[in-house]
Amino acid sequence: MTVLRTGVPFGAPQKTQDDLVRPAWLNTILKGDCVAALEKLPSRSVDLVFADPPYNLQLGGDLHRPDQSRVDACDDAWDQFDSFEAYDAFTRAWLLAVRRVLKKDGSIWVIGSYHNIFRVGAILQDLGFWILNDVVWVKSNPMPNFRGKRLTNAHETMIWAAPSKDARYTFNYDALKAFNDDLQMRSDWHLPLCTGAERLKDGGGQKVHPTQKPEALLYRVLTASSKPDDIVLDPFFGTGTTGAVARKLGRNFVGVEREQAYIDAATARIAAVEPASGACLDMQKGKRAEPRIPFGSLLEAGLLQPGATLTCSKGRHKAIVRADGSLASADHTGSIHKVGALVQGADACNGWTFWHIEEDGTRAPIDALRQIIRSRLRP
Amino acid sequence: MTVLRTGVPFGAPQKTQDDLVRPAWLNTILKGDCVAALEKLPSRSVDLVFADPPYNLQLGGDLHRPDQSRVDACDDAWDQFDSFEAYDAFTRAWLLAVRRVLKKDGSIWVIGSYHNIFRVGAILQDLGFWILNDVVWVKSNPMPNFRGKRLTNAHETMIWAAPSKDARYTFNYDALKAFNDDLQMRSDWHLPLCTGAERLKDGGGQKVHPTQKPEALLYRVLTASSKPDDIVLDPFFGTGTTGAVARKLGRNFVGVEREQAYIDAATARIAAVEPASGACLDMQKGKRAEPRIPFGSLLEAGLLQPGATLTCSKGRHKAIVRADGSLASADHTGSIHKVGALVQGADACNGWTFWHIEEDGTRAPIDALRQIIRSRLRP
DNA sequence: CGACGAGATGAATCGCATA
DNA sequence: GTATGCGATTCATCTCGTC
Repeated sequence: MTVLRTGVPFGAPQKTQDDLVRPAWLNTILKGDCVAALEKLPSRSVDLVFADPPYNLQLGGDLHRPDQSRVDACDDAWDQFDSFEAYDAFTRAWLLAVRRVLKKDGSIWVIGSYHNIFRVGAILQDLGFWILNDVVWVKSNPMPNFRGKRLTNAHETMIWAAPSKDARYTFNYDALKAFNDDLQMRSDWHLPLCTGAERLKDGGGQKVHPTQKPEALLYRVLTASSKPDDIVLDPFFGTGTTGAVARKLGRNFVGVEREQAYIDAATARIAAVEPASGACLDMQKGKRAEPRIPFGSLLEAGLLQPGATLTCSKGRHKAIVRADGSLASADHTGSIHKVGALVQGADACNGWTFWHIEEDGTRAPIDALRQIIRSRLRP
Repeated sequence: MTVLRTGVPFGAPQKTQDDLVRPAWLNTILKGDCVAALEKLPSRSVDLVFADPPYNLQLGGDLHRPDQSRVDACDDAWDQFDSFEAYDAFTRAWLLAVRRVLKKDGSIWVIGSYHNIFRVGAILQDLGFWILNDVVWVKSNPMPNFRGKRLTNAHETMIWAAPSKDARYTFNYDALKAFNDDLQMRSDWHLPLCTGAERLKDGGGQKVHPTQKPEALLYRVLTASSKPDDIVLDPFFGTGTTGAVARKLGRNFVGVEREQAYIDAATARIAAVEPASGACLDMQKGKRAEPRIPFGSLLEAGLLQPGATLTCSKGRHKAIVRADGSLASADHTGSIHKVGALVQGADACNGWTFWHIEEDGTRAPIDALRQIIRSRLRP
């Protein structure tokens, strides 16, 4: 079943003492049907799933029922309904297999077109997955509609979902914002198709796989929702775009694929990837990652004196710092956050940015004093 | 039931001898639940359907912006359902009612978000509708994600479907191509939200309807898939965007709406529409702006490698490119703009022109790499 | 009258660590 | 498990008031 059985053929991203307990399937491609192959993995063992399932509903090519019987291609509406049912059963089966091996705080991406994505999305919801976003890959160079009977089909849809509503999924908000020139990353991603040198060709110059996804797409998916050293599962591995990008970005992968020709192409492709390593894999962190500083530390450090007056940025609201690290305004006492909220009549308040101290005639937020403490904590 | 009972209150687009047999419901708003109201219409009597059903948002508590103002969410009773099963039953019922009144060569558009659109799409397929395209409305000015927990939800999805696989639906290929500067119209439509003067407000300046759609969206829908004098049904009429655009474009409409306040607003709105005449059906075009390129795209595209060194034009300042699209200098991390500003001690910086990469012994600004991406993203 | 800045707002499934 | 309290978080666009 395991194609690359021994050792860690593509190399673990960060070699540590964990290597001794790294499972044999890590950074390998499992050959076979994905439901059967995934039984080899322990439950809750992967951090992220990217799935590009078959969706040739109308073409009847690869579509099998769960019992492996072929679904006949069909033209009339009744048979079409029958084939939708088979597709739904197939989808339910692989999603259940995937959910078993997905960690409870992991997440899953599924890509599809209007042929299949509505069924996939509804089944995800029926199985209790919690949709986080749908993301549209807007193609800059789609195939035109030759017959002029419809709009040019210029996008595909990805669904990003957590295994449950209360999952604490990975989302690298600050990294994506830096990636996107300091603007929040949106749900529309404009990327070209996979063409040119990136597109795998066989000896005769024919493309190896009909729907090879661009590495840029996976680059963004993995940057958004995984961390270095995470394990990324792709149950429809194809020619291994997920594995190649995972290796490049210092993530581990595990793939499942039925066709030996794709496995061979993917294996060679991934072996050729130059992995990034070291500090350039560090991700941009936001304030949430900074250590917590109690407000009282400013008093302990002598950066504020008991009895000092704090004001809001406009000087409208005032409060006195008390020796125990609480604030007292005319009408309220409590933490910097609580008093800040109360004097404004608001539900909540970030006292660090609300309260200011006057120095040299200018007002500075007390957050600046917190930064001084934090810089002293750094080595 | 019929709000505007007598005559043809908003005027038939093209007066002909057919007037004598025009049904009473033409260009009126039927009050009531859409399944019940549609029983008043004969089967196979409308050419096009545009439906904006409840999305079944499942909102938690209140959401506040960073400035503590409360988001005015869509929490109306008509958007609440007990379960996915209840929503599915509702969807199946109105789609069946709509299909009865839709001509066999007509077509239907349904708009939704990830909360409901997958269920709608799957049910459309289950009922034998034939999906022609899914179209994404990419919003130029969506509401941001205030908590930084997901991607900005910047689009909605429309499904365009025929009542059967062999329907000979209307598609005005040439009109759309001309509209789109002689390029085939694509499945991604970039349009702003309905705001400003177009947004209907009540006496107190409050929005009349929480989810009023922009007329530009309906312009494209009706132009793409209907002909002058066609009858356009909107079973969730709201404040009548479909009716207003239908009248403007010389189409007939029929709406169904439960709430009297919406009916009143729509009636006044449509009466004020100046119907277009003859060939001057000039339509609003989407602005074709130069696409904004995230810095991270250079990494995705392989034009920069993680770990690469950037310098300023004189080589004085240096920074390392990290895999997530952020920069790291000796003392700072962040976006190209932020780190550029910090290393100079400046307030702001255009990272695209500040940072350079050395190739073949000469320094070139990374803006040159952006130009390469731009050229790939142009059609 | 125009420039400028403050304020408002849009279909939103929008915490987390510590006790 | 649950309760408590810190404190993080926004983009494009339009309106309106002031200078």
